[in-house]
Amino acid sequence: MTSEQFIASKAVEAVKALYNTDVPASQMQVAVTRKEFEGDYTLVVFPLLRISHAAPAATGEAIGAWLTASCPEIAAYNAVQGFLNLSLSNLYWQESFDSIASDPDFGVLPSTGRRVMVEFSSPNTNKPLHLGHVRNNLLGSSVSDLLKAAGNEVIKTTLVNDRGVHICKSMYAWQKSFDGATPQTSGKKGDHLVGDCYVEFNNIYSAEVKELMASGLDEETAKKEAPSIKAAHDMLVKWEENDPAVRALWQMMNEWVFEGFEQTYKALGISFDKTYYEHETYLLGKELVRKGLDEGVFVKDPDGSVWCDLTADGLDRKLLLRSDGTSVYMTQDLGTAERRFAEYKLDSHVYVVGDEQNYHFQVLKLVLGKLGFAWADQIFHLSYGMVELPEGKMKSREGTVVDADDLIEKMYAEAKATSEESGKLEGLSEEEKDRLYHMIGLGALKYFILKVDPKKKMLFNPKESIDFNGNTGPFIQYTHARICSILRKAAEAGQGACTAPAELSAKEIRLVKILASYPQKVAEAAAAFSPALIANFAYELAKEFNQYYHDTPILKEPDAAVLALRLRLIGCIAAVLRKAMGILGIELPERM
RNA sequence: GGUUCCGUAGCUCAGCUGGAUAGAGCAACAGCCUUCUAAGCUGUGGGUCACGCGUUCGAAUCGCGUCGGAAUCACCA
Repeated sequence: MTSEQFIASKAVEAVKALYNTDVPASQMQVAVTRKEFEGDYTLVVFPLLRISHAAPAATGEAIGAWLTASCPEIAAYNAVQGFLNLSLSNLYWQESFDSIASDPDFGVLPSTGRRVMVEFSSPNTNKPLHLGHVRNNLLGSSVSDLLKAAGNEVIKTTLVNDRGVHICKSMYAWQKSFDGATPQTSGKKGDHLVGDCYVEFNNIYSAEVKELMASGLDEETAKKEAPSIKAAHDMLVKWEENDPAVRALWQMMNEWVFEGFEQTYKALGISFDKTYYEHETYLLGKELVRKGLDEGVFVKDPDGSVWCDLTADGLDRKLLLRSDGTSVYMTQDLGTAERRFAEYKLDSHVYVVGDEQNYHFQVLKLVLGKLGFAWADQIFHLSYGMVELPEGKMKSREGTVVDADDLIEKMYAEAKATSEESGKLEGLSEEEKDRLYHMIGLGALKYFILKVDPKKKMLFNPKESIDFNGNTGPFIQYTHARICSILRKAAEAGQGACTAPAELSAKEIRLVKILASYPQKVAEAAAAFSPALIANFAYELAKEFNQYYHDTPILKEPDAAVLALRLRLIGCIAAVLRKAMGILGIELPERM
């Protein structure tokens, strides 16, 4: 039970005793008291006036008096207008702190018994990952950990788009102008090499289109008749016919990309429990469409195409099978959803996909519902906003794409420079330093991206590097390193063994209050699929600690019992910071 | 045009299941390192919460409308 819930339950008792009326605890409004008022929590009494039939202040006064008289945990009260400010007893906070400190699983919520699949990343194999993918990956990975902390069993998955015209384009360009280059011979990461092929294809293609237009063709025809695009389409047909040469080339180039992606994932600390490949799943869903036709929820047009009419739901008609019987994106998604729910006995499925596909997922849910799947409303589209540059969207054609590998490298270099400047790392081996720079650089990047509400679009300015001061990952990492430093020194000096009781100060109670709110924060963040709430929590805790640190000496405290209490408290803060930041995929160093 | 989302300090963002005088960081300015790590702490300035109307004891938060921005509405994925 949280402190808010505790107060609410006591308020219910007070109202029952004073006014002989039952009010559900859920209707009690309890909030953390604003810092300019005395008290820990505030009960808003306005909603109770119709029960008390008295003025706001008088009602607050009456409830406050009852609570302090009847509950030993509630030590004092003051009523300001309709706000009843309550102070919990020192003993209450002491016990609260003890239970946090003694629970190694603090912040891990009891099991919900639910199994959730989270799909994220899902890249195309024709270009390297960029900043937009980084947001997707970090969100997906973090939400997975968040749902785990909230008591769910989580299966992380990704669907690699390894087939289609786009890959054929890269294949064609490679054959034509890359002279047999491989990642080994070119010294390029595989995904970058294939990305170069894709760019090269577009160069070839647009040159051809230009030429054809110069010879008198209109643009539309030129775009269709360009030899390179015809060759790419040809390759796709051959791929579908299982042509050995095309398949071999396709496999080789995909392998290059996978190896490249693997490196980037590793650098980001991303992993999956199950990887799907589109070449294995793109035919799924046709059976479902047939079933829908039989049941009359879909319709077939005279030309043979199959549609789902969603006009009654305020949407359009949606194509499910082309007139030639081939499937579209939606068909595949219907099929993979059905298969996953069946194979893994899922209770729900989260898709981490950009908000440009809101419509797609709206349709997916509706269609699955029409097909009669009870789990259709257990599908959640975690829709996140695009990452934009000051000039607007990233455009590969204009070369404004922020490459993931470059960015990671840059953050590492930045962390290294800052660390070397501060010169606090004496005694660490080169290997340890290297690990630390990576930890800090990545911490800055991950926090920068995860602290903003997923559904909002976010701005990234490549000219201003990601900050290491203020509300940042390194700030929290630094706070942790500070605490560790104190704990190290205490251990060396043999301090902190005293087990005599000691009282928490007002500032320490503030810290305990924040610590105690953590499980509730995890629950809220999981319900909202928002790691940003966890980031805000960690920042608030770190900031509060730093203030405490500045005006409260710990190792110099003469009273051994108080000193021991303080060490326990800061150890607890460090542990909770590790848990919270762990959900964001950010490691905290012991030194920096 | 339909649908959905967004608009809070110069900039980047919190706060949004209605509660007290709207908060942080960055940037600017002024302080604090012989004392547990200054990637820190303290202070100053900075706001018509896009605008209007409504709902009510109370609105940045809810509803309607207007303005501005984004996404989407393919026999693409």
